[in-house]
Amino acid sequence: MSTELPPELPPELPKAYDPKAVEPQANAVWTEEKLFHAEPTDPGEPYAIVIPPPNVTAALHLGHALNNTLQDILTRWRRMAGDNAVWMPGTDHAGIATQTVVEKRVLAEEGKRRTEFQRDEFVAKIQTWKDEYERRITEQLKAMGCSCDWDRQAFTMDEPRARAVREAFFQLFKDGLIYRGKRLVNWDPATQTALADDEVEMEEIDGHFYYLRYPLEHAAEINRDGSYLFSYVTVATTRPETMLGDTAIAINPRDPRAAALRGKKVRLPIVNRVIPIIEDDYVVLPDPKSDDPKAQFATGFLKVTPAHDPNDYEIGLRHKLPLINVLAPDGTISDQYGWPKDDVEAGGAEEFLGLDRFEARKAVVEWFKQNNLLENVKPYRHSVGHSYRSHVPIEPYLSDQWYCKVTDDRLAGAALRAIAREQSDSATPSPRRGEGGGEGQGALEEKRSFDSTTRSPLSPTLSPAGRGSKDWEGQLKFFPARYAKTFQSWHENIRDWCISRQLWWGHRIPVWSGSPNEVADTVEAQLNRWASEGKADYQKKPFVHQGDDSGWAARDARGNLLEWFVAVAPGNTGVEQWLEKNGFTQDPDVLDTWFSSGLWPMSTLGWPERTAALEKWNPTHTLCTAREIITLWVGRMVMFNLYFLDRLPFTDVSIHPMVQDGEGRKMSKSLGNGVDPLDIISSHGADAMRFTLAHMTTQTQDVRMPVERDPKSGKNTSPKFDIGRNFCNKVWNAVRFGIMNLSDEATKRRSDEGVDESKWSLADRWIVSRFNRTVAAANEALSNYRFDQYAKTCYDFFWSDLCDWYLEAIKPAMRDEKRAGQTAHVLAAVLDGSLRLMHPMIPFITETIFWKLNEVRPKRGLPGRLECPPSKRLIQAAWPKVGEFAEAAESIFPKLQEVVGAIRNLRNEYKVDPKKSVTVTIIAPAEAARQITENREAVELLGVCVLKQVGPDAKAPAKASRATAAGAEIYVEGLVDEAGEGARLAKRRDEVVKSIGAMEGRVANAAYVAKAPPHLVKQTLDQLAELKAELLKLETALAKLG
RNA sequence: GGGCGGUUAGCUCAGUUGGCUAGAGCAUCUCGUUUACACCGAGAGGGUCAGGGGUUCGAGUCCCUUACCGCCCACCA
Repeated sequence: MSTELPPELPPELPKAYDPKAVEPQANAVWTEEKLFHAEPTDPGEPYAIVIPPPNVTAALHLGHALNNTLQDILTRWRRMAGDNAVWMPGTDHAGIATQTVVEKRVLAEEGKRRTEFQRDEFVAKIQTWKDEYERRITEQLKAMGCSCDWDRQAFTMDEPRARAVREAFFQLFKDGLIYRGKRLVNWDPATQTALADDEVEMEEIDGHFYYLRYPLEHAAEINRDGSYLFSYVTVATTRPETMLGDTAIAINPRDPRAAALRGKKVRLPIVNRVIPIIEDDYVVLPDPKSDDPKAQFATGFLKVTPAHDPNDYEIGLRHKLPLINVLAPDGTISDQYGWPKDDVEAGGAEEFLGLDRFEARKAVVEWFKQNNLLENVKPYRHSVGHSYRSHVPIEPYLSDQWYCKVTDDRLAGAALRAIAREQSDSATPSPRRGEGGGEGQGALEEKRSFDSTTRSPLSPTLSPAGRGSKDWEGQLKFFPARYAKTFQSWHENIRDWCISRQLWWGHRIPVWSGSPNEVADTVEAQLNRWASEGKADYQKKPFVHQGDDSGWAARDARGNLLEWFVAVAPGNTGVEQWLEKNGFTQDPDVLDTWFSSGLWPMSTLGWPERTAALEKWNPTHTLCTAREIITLWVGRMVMFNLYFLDRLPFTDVSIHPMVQDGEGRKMSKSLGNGVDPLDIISSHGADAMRFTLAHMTTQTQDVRMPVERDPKSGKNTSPKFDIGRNFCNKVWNAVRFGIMNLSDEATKRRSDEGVDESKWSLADRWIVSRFNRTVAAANEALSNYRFDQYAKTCYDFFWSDLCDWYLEAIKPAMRDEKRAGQTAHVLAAVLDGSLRLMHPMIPFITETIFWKLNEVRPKRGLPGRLECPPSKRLIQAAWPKVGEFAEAAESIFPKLQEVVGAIRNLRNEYKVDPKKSVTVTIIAPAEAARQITENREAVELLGVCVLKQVGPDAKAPAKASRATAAGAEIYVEGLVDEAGEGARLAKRRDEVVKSIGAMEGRVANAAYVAKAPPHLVKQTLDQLAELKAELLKLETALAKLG
């Protein structure tokens, strides 16, 4: 295991950070030493994340980069914190999507359609595509530094996952939760597959309302006196071509014409079918003045086409209407799928056969026109479901499909019970097992913040959700909490899930069907034997529609009620062979992609085997994903995991924003606004990309990333990544500075002594305390999945506190051998701690310079304040603990910063050469004066000045410009522009007067004094006094200027 | 139609239970290449917190309402 480092960094670090020189090296070490790998037997509390498996349709985009950055941050954080952390990687076969891209490519490159190949042959082509993209995706994740346990990489269609799918299907089948249904499905005629409701996208299109006249079989009276006779009814439709399948006309029973038409029939044009007029509340009454566009357009008569419209289907169920399907699966008019031949021929509808649905629409309208039955055509804009894959309009199509009865209480009901109660507006992060108490990292600050809010404290004793019994109830939490509602309402309104897809790429449905005849008894006896052995299970009434319409639905033209469906448990190839020998054939369809991904938190850990990994890491801890698949994916994982294992798949769901371009559009290939993570890694570095992505991961639902084309490379990029690159460069150079000062050579110049806090400067105490605050804030941010706050708190600490102030302040001390020893202790520890703190976010640069720090100064750490337990690799190093704070230093140092700020401000206003020192006099109360004097070196250095006089009795010099800061008067001598000084003082005076006015108003308000918290009132009064004092001095100064 | 986000500086975004003069990065302007860093340093300017109303001593923050942008669900007569 003691592999040595690949090429070391040069002794002298280059001035600019070059990610290309660092990233491959760190990655090589992590891989070589297997530092991403975890075993269930490893020490630490279990912490697992399963990757949302990217589709193998294409390489990863920026959204993936964001998603995986966050997961890696969590994984590395928990790993450093001592958890037994594992991140399970893998990819998804993405049935429809992948098959579609390969079909398109094959058509483009070979000019062949899928149907021109054998199934095996075509699946092999898809497999090749999958291999290519799985490889590329894996490379991308590795380039990003994702610390996935690559030994556990999975694919939704590989052997272990296939076994899980077979097992899950079989169990559900056996438990009566899978059934064959004849239903109207969302049919995509282009790809010829059924789509889930979620896969249908609504698009607004400009269509027409066609008003068609259907002659009555016998003219009807409308008035009692018989003065007016109906000879026809007019229906309004957007889909005239489906009239060939009409089986009724519906009218609202409240319609005044209903009575006259009761029991009447119409003769359907073209086909001459005689169909009844029925009454149904669903029909909208016509009303030209209504706000409802439907009422405006309606005629009061609705053509009912149960086989081609979901609502008509429902009406058909209510009125037991026949179903006549007039379309073929490719969307052409056909008499082969349920339209009786004699019916076609009766009216001479043959001429429409073979027409595409859109051609048929024109032809039907033309026919009505020719026969004077077209009453009107009006333009109508409405939304139409389109396939999310092929983008053609969806056809509601009657077909045989497999369904999973997710409406069962054991599935959707259980998922609903899993949602945390208080998810209405806030959530408490799940405790990590074993965390908490005084030992836990960040305990101090976390307790504080939790105590001061309405949140319940992290409870170290609460058992992990979902181990046995029903302790998973109410344990599923969403971040941000509002997404719990999305999850909830979906499950409340859930419909049974159509799990079969007419595809070749996917898990073939493990059901064999056949129609045993003379040997039925023998077959049944055999099947019953297998059923009792748990090897197979069967259903005998497959065509029976679920529900009270069974009698009606069973009246299928083919009436093949004896078909048997046999589900075979995994690993029983003998049974499968026997079935095939006896005339059974396997279902040609495959399972919906989400069926296998729904098992992901189980299947990646070895289920259905009760592996050690499964028992250790399932439930996993956090699922990190985008909101678009809360229902499609998260919901199904929850249902499956609860059903099969009686525990949650995860306790926390962290939903991150979607990345859009600068105009708020989705990034997509067709728009050309996508950004390739590898391009950013190449131009800015992986750490820079990760930092930027984490930094922009706020709680909103979308984040915008202005996209530009880099003129040099011609690739898309975004200026937003500069922030990450600049920050990495800053980190690099700060450590470079540190290393220069901590090297052997530097060490020789100073006394070798142990850490002695009593010798620390104010800046030392301040920066250590600030570091500890930062650790606490980072813990808080990460615990709440506030990646933006984590990034920002690190950024502010490192850049502002550490670089801008501390590193500048200690420069004199580092040159003074008496003091350099203590300062070096502090500097080394703070740098070390910072690297630990930021490693999850920017792993490459921190890991690499950590090695350098180890080389230059192996022993680091400030006992009790900032511990740095040694580690060869940063990825394995201990996460910082929150040490003690130094309240005094934290209150004094900012005052010095204010004083320095005031001096700098004056210097800048008078355009003093930055190198030139100025002379400063400060009039301040005794205590403040003492603090300034004690730290005069820092003030002088940072303000580039010499402090001439500091004290309550210091004399304001003549010809000096003046400012106030932290209650002190500051005079910079030699800045003589009197007119400018007068203007400046006047400006300040105006500000002060304005503030005084505001505060006096507040104080004069009796209600304010009575009702506002006392400390605020006191604060206002103090400030008022201060401002008044300042005003007095300002006026004196102005008077002097004349 | 139902639900949910968003609207804060030129741009991208923070702003935690209402409480100091509303912040950051980028961009702009001024000064500066001081031995960690010009992927830098010091400083400046820039906001009626979308509009209107309400609650409150006090509203960017809470409530109502309007407008616009976006997402999800439902709906193809």
